[in-house]
Amino acid sequence: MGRPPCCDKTGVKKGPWTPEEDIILVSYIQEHGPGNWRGVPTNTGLLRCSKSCRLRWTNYLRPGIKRGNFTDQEEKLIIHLQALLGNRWAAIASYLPERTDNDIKNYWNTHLKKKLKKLQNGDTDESLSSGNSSYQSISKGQWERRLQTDIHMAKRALCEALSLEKPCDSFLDLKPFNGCQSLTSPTQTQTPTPTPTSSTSTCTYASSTENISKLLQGWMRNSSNSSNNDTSSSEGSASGTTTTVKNSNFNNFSTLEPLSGIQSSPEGSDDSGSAQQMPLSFLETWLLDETIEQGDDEGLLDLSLDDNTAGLF
DNA sequence: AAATACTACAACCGCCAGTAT
DNA sequence: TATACTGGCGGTTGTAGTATT
Repeated sequence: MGRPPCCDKTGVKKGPWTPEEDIILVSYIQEHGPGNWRGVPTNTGLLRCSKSCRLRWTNYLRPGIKRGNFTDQEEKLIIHLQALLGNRWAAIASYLPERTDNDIKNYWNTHLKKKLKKLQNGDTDESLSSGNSSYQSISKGQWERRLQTDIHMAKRALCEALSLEKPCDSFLDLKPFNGCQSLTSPTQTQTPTPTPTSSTSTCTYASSTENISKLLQGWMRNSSNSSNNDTSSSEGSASGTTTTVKNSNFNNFSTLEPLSGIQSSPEGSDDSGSAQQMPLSFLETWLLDETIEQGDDEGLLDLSLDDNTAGLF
């Protein structure tokens, strides 16, 4: 009773996705919500492996993804986070909800790595290089920081799990830069209020072809109009009261809310999250404050994370 | 204009952790 | 408790597009 492969290798199509396949996949997810990827190929007739379907959705078709044109702010954030977390792209991507881990990874490998190398060889632009060069080698301090980060993330996950109605998302919920809410992981923040704003105009709906882009944008609009219906259908299938998180997130695709910039918003200090908002602000400040970058990175990093983990609980 | 080199990024592969049975 | 299975992650590759010679 060996483990069967996730997909039948012989009957599986590989390579770039066609617009038609995208349409089929999106249509299916529109109806059933993301998740249960195993059933996607069989239910849709797509000759793709379930993994491929999931990847296509999360990295490409999922609404709220911003593609290309990384801003300086994003760039610096990635550099700092990479120095802090290492090549844990999913964790880094959680700080940039509009970006996929794959996107960040590619950007790092194609742009930032070279940029930093260049800077290190020539005249060093401290604002960029200091964030990385200090951490190329795994030091004891870095391991400690990574461990602290792991502990913190575990705590956060536990916190979310224990308080579904009031997810403690404040720490990691660094707001996207351009007011485009997106989904990151099923465990992340949900926006309960349906606000079908001009999401299709403010969010770049990822697609390789204009056709599929237009089609999907049309779906976004339709979806937002009929979000209640869709909600009832998809949540209904999730048996009413106990809505699956994935479906909830899916329903939020049409409720993309404009968010504030990355600078922490004052309203984040509401009573429920004030205790946790403080370290967030601290981290944000550190991540984005170029003056700090000029200083002693090691010490500051330790300080920031110590404050983070200490202040969170 | 053609050939070659380079770049960017979508997609695949293999491994691992978590969950269900 | 052990095993099977799924989904997620990070590393790597393939290829289309672009720049250079």
